[in-house]
Amino acid sequence: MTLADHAAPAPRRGRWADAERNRAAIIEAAGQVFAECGGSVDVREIARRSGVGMGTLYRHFPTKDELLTTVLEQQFNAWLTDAHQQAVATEDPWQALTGFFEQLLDNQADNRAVVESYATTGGPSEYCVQRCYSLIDQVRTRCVDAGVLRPGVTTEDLFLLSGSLSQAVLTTADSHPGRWRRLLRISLDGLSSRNTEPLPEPGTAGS
Amino acid sequence: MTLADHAAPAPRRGRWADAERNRAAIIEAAGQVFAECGGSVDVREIARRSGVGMGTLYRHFPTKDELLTTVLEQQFNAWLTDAHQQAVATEDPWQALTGFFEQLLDNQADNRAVVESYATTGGPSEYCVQRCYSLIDQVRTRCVDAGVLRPGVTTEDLFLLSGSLSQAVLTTADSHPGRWRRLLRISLDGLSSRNTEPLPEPGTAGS
Amino acid sequence: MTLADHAAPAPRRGRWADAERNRAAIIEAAGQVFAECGGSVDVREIARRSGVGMGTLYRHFPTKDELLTTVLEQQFNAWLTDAHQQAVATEDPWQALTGFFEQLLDNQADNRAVVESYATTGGPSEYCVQRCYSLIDQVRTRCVDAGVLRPGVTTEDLFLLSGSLSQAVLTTADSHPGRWRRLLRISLDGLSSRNTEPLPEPGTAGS
Amino acid sequence: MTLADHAAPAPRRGRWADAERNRAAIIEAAGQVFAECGGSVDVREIARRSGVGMGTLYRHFPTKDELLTTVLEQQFNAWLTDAHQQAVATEDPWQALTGFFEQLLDNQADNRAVVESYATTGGPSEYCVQRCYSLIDQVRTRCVDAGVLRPGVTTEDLFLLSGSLSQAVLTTADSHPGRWRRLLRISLDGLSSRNTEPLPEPGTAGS
DNA sequence: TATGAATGAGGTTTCATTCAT
DNA sequence: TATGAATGAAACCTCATTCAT
Repeated sequence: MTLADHAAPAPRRGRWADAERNRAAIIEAAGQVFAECGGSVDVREIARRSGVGMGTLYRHFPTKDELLTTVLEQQFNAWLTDAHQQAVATEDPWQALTGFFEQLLDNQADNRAVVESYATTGGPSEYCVQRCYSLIDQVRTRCVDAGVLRPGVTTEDLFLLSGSLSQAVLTTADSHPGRWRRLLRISLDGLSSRNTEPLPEPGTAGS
Repeated sequence: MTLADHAAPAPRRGRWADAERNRAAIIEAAGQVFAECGGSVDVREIARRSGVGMGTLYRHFPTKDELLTTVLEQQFNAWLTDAHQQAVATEDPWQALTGFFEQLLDNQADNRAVVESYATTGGPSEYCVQRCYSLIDQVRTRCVDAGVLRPGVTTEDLFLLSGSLSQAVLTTADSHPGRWRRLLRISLDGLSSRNTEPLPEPGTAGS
Repeated sequence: MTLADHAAPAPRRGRWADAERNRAAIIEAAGQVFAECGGSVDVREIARRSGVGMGTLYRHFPTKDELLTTVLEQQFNAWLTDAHQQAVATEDPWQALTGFFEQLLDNQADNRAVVESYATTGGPSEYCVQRCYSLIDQVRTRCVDAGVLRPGVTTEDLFLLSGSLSQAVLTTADSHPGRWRRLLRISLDGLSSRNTEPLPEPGTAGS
Repeated sequence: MTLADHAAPAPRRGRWADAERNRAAIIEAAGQVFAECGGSVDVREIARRSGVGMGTLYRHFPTKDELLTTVLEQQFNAWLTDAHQQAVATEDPWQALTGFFEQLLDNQADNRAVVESYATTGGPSEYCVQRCYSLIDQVRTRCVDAGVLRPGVTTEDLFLLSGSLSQAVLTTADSHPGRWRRLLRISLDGLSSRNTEPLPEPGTAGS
């Protein structure tokens, strides 16, 4: 480790550091911009805000779409981690479920691109969706085991609910922030084991 | 359900009949295209599908945005009318509420542009939103009078719920059509008067 | 004359009258519009102002350019007639020359299209140019005969002068109307027989 | 005379040199094209002739109009500089005045857009007009001091004359190049101090 | 014959992506 | 490696002209 110092490793480490810093800056800026303007913004706006040139941006992300995907994945993952930690730290299973949703949705407030992506792909990416399923399933299982969750409620239901409420969060972000909590409460009440009537079969289109 | 309902009140003299037919064709085609591809499609695709030239299209709608707005308004209005009729025709208030949502959401299935517009403008247009509020309020009042609606539930809550569920409808349109009905059922159960605990104050951000 | 009343001559005369009235209305409106907006206005504006449909307009003038030409010719001819009458009515040859120019230019004030046409074609039309030449020549001849015109001044010179001053008239129409009269005076003074030095040969580019 | 004079002050690092070269090329090409075809040419033609893509063109000039303005300003400035140098280099004040006009007009030959711009805006731009006034005033003052200029002639008169003669230059550019010199001679003779009669008051419309 | 809606080529402008420096 | 100018296909929109009624 003390050898091989004279070649180029120091500048190389410097370059690497720069590269990492740039990549982070791009993701940061892109996160903001996509959130504010949706997925159809001009890439230049992202380059401008991240303080890098177009070339640098395209070195890290060969396509606008790839950038969008990455950013969404990153953000979504972070939110997921937050929400999961919140849930793990909560003893009461129902409180854990509530907290999970609240944490997740609170973070998504005013992020247009996320809802867009929900609409088009069912979520940021397959990996993300899987992880989300997995984490939701943990919380759900705790609730099931505690007998507080309405029978028949699936992980898919809860996942879908989170996407659905994201829309509400976004819609009200500007005019009535926080109003979505009422919807969350309503939905959770509908999810409690107090409701015993079976849900419509998934895959059935009829009434 | 047919779109372009109030199109041709009186196919008058000259080529006016064509004009009305074209306008209807444009709205029809634009509805499809916007639904399939979102609001960022090429206007030419719409012109092509409606079988008119660019000039005709722009004669009727001086701007792409105006076209989008009009189409959304038309569609939303039609859906609203459908849903309202459904509600009016149903005797049981709770069934009316359920039917209203089902009808509304059923129509919105696989229309990307609507959700986009929800996210950006809070709905197709001010007029539409007002009408929607008004119709929802009628159904809500019936439920309140019958004592079947959870106390404190506002028209805004129900409107927000419809937008929120639209997202779910759209998300699952391709892979799991109809699954959103489970969410609807859950939400409605949370809205029933069986739930008596107060909802979070609107305008309050805390838990 | 009292016979042949029942056939179709009356409506036919009516159609003819309509046609003539329309043609006149179009020319009238086109005159205004071209004057105000230049030769690149939308033809619809002309149709709108003349109160006829596009079809009628194109029945009378198969081409926008033909309409422009006709209008310009008509106007220019009227101005020319005015100016000529003014000249004829004036006894003193030099006064006639002065008056001719003043009358001609006064009429051209704020008519953009005319100057444009000067720039592109050297005048409204060949016929008009010829007539203009002819009328100018009459005035010129009177001045020559009276010995008040600088020797060597040609009809072409005077024609060119009128076009040149048109530009000045137009330029100053809004901000300094009438200022062009100073230029006219200067030019006319340079045209008086007091100046005896020969003018540069036409067709020679050198100094 | 070369256009695009103050283009490349310091061909700096990177592709900036290209940028400057392109900017110059665009202005050069646009100058030609506007001159030949007037202000209504297709921008693509300019892009083609300057050898750059549309994007490059619009990077430098966000609007066609901005390009037109810039080009006109550049050209007019260059012509003005030429004419001024010509005047400064001439000892005899009257010769200086004569030379100034000749130089200015000679350059404007066959540039349609310039005359168009005269007609619509009273000149290329406010700055240009001011500079033109200033330079003309210098020449005028010399003539006044030498007592060779007709009393009462203002800078505005001379400016207006230059615009007026531009029209003549353009009109005759194709068919009778150089014939405008006769008009210039006539006007200048009318401007000489040999003519002592007062000019019509500016702002007065009467005879 | 008069009408004005329809046409579609062509104009201006934007933006994802590439590439010389 | 970072830069940002260059690219050009494609987007939006206009308008001279045609044509069914």
